[in-house]
Amino acid sequence: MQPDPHTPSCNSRDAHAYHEEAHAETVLLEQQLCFTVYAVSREITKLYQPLLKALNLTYTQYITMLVLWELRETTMKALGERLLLDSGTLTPLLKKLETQGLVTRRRDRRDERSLQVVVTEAGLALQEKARHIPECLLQMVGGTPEAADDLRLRLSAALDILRNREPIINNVNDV
Amino acid sequence: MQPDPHTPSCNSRDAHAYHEEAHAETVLLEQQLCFTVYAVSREITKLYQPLLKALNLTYTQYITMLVLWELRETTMKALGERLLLDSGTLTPLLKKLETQGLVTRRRDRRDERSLQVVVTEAGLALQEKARHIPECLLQMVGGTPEAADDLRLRLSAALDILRNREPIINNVNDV
DNA sequence: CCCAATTAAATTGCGCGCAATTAAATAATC
DNA sequence: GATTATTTAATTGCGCGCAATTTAATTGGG
Repeated sequence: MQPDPHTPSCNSRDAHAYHEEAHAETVLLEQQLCFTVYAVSREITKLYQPLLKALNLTYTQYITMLVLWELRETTMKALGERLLLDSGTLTPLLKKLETQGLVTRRRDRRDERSLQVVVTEAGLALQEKARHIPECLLQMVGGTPEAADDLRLRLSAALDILRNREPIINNVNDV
Repeated sequence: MQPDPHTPSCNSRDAHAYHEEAHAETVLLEQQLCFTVYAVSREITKLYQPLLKALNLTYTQYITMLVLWELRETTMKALGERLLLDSGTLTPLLKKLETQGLVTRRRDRRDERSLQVVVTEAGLALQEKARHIPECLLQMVGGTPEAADDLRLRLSAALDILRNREPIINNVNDV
């Protein structure tokens, strides 16, 4: 009993329960968790912008530097796993950071596939200027570290669920 | 002791309190609320993708259609206020939806500056196919509507703070 | 009525994100 | 040791997001 393969089913026995009342009902944007997360993420990035502009960094470049300030030296693969970004995003980004003199890029001699990324002296110097950004952000929104941490822990749990989703539901199509 | 004028200060009397312990300390990516929100947002979008692919919509096109399914007819300005997006994003997006036959675009005769956006029959028909997406998402992550709502309300409060940044401080926790 | 100010969309340019593909190096298998 | 499979980056292409600018229409004040 395979449904139209072009229309993925969510394969839920409970989906039935929703069907009746869902008919002709409107899904409100503001009641969607996804939209709220999406909107919050963009608003936070806008909040960062004036602070990061002083460092001549974008937000993505900034979080990349956060990892580099911590590790001093790493690989693109490790960076990607940490930032949840792939080479399609990181390759041009790291090249940009290299032209700005903040990092160096070179192949690992042990394994020529691997790209080593090392923060430069100028890159380390930038850490000093970035030091107060987290507390500045907190202050800009008027929140407490505790409230931010509480929200972050909840989102962090959600992120784990999103990322470690069981392969059982892996294929959306196979009912 | 005036700091570098090129480095915006967060202008806080309390910032002092952080200064001592922040010295030479590493800011961990995973402890940053901003990064968690950013990562969750992207993971959710990836979760949507297989479902939206069946409708031939991107996530941004989908939330635009959500508003249009609700209002049937609106303006770009109103859409932008609802979605928190500007014409730079919406103009090409709506043109795309128009070429797909889901909406029509025309100037308001009362005010030629305004662009009216109306959902077509084909656009309305698509709502049927999209009806189960929210419940599918919930099921994919194995969460309850209550847990999702709880998280959404907290983020929603955060979003209000981010957008209306008033000196009036609302605590994220007393929603 | 005229002119400046405001408003709404469109345009331009840049930097992501990410799917999909390619290329090269290494590992695994026989 | 040759062949195949896997791993790692780089590349390509597309669709956002958004700052900044431009264009056109409307409004408001004199």
